[in-house]
Formats: sequence, structure tokens, C-alpha cells
Amino acid sequence: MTIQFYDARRRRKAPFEPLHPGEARLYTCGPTVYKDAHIGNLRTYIFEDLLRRTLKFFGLKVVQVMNLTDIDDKTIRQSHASGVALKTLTAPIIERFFRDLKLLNIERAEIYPAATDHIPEIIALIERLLAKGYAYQAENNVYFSVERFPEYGQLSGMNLQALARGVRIDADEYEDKENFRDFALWKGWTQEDGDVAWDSPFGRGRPGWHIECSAMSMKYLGEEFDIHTGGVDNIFPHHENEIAQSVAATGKSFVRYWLHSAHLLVNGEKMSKSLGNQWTLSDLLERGLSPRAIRYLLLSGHYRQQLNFTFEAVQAAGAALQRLDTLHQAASTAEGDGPARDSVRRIIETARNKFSAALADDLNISEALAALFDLVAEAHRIRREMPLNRAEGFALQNFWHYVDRVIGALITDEVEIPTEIEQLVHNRMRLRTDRKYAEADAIRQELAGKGYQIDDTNQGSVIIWAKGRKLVNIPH
RNA sequence: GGCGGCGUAGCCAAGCGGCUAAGGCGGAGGUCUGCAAAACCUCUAUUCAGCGGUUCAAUUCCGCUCGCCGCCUCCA
Repeated sequence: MTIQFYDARRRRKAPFEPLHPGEARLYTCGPTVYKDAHIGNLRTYIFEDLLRRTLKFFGLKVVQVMNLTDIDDKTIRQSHASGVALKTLTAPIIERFFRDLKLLNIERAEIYPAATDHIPEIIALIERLLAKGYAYQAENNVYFSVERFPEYGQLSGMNLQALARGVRIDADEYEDKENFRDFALWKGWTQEDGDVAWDSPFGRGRPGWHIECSAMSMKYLGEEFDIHTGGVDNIFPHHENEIAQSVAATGKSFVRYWLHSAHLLVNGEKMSKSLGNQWTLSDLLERGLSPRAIRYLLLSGHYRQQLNFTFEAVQAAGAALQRLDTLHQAASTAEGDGPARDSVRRIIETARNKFSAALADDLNISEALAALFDLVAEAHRIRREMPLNRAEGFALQNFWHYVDRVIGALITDEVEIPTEIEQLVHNRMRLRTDRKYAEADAIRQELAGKGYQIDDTNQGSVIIWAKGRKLVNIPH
């Protein structure tokens, strides 16, 4: 199947042709580790996870690099202000970042390089740019000269003339630049940097913002690689500058496909500090939202479309998952011998085809999910005529595992029910069979007191819930 | 001011030249059920922000208007 992605530079969808056949190399913009990720950051990471999982789904070997930006104005300022070493400041934030990824079932990238560990590579790249004449030193700073790079602005569609108009310039900060659009590759040490500084041929200082990504991506993925992603806000200036410095240094095209995720809105509004809606995952979990439903919600909208995050939407996502769970439950408790019916085989095949075709078309997850729900409806229709047999249940479960390689929210870990609880459930089942309803209800009360909700189904089985999460379906 | 995106049912959201405009949530009926719940079934947009144009044919292409949003030096 031909995968196609919307490439931001060409502004159209283009068939994905990896540079190295059978392998996709991607650089996904990761967190700046000065504070915990908010839900908008996480949306981008989920998009990148979807991309990665989809590439693997289509049989490609994936090498994903996600940078941890630990040198920037904010990390340095905080480090200096609190008198804490940079690494000491960022370590716990990085730890919580990985915890969030785990909670949202985001797959780990192959490499998580930190800027602070790549100073030599950064310096080498800057030297290359100086040698080729694309960069110049002024005082203790090294700048990239955008005027010497004629293709500048291709990605963002901005040209230097347009950029020159209507923008205020902080004259103090940029007075040593030849052109105010020039950006720093190396920043000479200033008082505010505290002890965040490295020696270099250009003097003591620290890297600029964009250069780390060029240095680290080239180190791990090669001077030219397949995919680079990030939030739309990175298009300009970050990615534009990355292209400029990378292409200028190597003469190669750098990145073949640029993919950007649209921003998340919260209750229809842009997230901002002043609105207090920059929720972290922890904030949401404290309010009782399930990470699984959050993942589903963040995943379910197309990545190039703004997504409005509301509690109601998380609720709706949870309900949608439940509909998918119900069929999975039915499949896993199916009984009876014999071969799978053709009708069951057929609906699975149809869903399989639609699912992968949708994903191959620029990660059209909404359409892919629709294929799943169509399957659910069809399966129930078939099930009503005659319950699923074991072969059919197995086929459906298989398919669930197959699509969950991409969705990452369908198959949940089996939860152990304490024997004591299971015993009570079975006792109650017997009492119900004996029509001793008062005693059965008493046990249900007792279980509710222990945090387990019991739902009877019309097949005689029961479903156990705890903390709003479906735990198990115990067959009669 | 420059560059770009979006406006599809109560809400979310696909489709982007031609079969009855996917799917989810919610809602309304129904089936099942000791109860409670869950689950399942059916229904829920004569129409795609508005107005023009191109075309045999437009939600899909073009233009204008209205509304919302993003970027324009360190915000994913």
C-alpha cells in the first residue's frame, strides 16, 4: 500500500518514499524541559506516536529521534534563579515526561538526545557554517546570515521582504546582527546564563535554539532523512531555520517530509497561562479522567485539524471506547466449536482494508476508526442471528490486536480480581440462579462498598467495574 | 500589514467534482431484564457559513462577504 503524507513544504500530499527502503527515519520535536507537558504538548506527542505506529504497521522499520531541549532561555533562567544546576532542574521534569508517555501508551522513541550532551556536534556544525561563509561572528555571538541562503522562507512561505515589515525589533538585543532576521547559532555568555556555558572556538557561551536539532538529527539519522515533525508553531522560525542551517552546511535537502500537528483548544479557547487552562496530564487524572479516554480523544481527530479538548469530549471518548470494548468482550467469551462463518470473515476483511487505506492516506484516523465501528455494528447483527463461536471470537480478538498496534487503547492489561471479590461474585451468581434476590442484592451492596460495581448482563454473565473502569466479564 | 488554516446535524468529526453526505457522543423510540444498570436494534443533516461563478454535475473548483483560529524570534 502506498502511504502518503501532507508535506508542509510542498503544501500537498505526496507518496511516502523512504530514503532507505524499508526504513523510516524521523525526528520528532520533543519537549523543552522547563515545566511539565500540558495537554497540548501531549497531543503532538500522540500524533507523533500515531505516525510512528502507522509506519510500523505498514512494515517499515522506524528510527525515531525525539530531542529533549534542555538548553533554552527558560531552563537557564530557572536554573540561575533557583541556584540549581541545569541538569538537576531538568531531570525530574524529564522523568515526569516519560511517566506521561507511559500513561498515554505512547511508544518510546529509539533515541532521546539532550542538547547538553551534544555540544561538540553543535560546535562542529557551526564551524562548518562559518567555513562555508553562511555564518559570521559578532562579538561573542555567531549568527546565521539568512541573506546568504537564498531559499530561506520556503517552508513557512514567508519572504524576507514581508518579514521585514510590521515587526517590532528589540534593538538592544540584536544590534550586532547584520540583518535582524539572522538567528543565533551560538550565544556568548552573559550574566543571566550563570554557569550554563561551554568553551568553544567562538568563545565561552551556549548554543542557539535551532542548531541543536540540526546537529542531533544529522548525527542519528544522517544529513538527509525522511520525516520531521512538530507543532505548527514550529514552522516559523524553528523549522525554517533548521532547514537553512542544515542545507547550508551539507548541501543536501535535509528533510523529505515535514509534518505538523495543529494546536489543541481547551473549551474552544487557546491555551494560555492567563486562562489557567494549560492542563497537565496529572491535572486531568486528578479530576478523574481516564488516561485511556484522553489518549483516544487526542488520537481521534485528524492531526492537521484543530482539536477542541473538553471534559465532555473525554466523556464521549470513554463511551466510544466502551462500545468497542463490548464487542471485544463478546469475542473473548465466545463459545462453541466449528469454523468461522464467512460473514464474520468478510466484515473483518472489509474493516482491515478500510482501516489501513485510511491510515495510509495521511493518517486519516477518523476514517480508520469509523471502519472499526462499522465492524462493530455488523458483528452485532451477525451475533443476533447466532452467537459468536470460538473461531469467530478468536478472529475478532486477533483483529483487535492487529488494529491496536496503531490505536494503542483497545487492549488493556488484564486486571487481577482479588479472589475474595471473585468468590463473592460467584456466590451472588448462585443466589440469583436460586432466585434469592434479596441476598444477591446485599452482596452487590457489599461489593459496591469495596469499590466494585457489578452489572448483570442478559447472557447471565456479570461485568465488574472499579473506579469507572471495566475490569472483567465473568461468564456464567 | 504579510503568510496560512478552518466554518458539515444538539456536540465531536470524515468526505473535497458524480452512487442514499462516514463514524462517535448525545437524544427519542424499541428489544432484553427479579431489580439497578449495561448491552443490542431502529430513528435522529432534502443538505454541507452566506452570496455569486465555472461545469452536464459542486459540500467538493474559483471569486467575494461574514465568522473563528494559527504563525510573523525561543509557545507543541
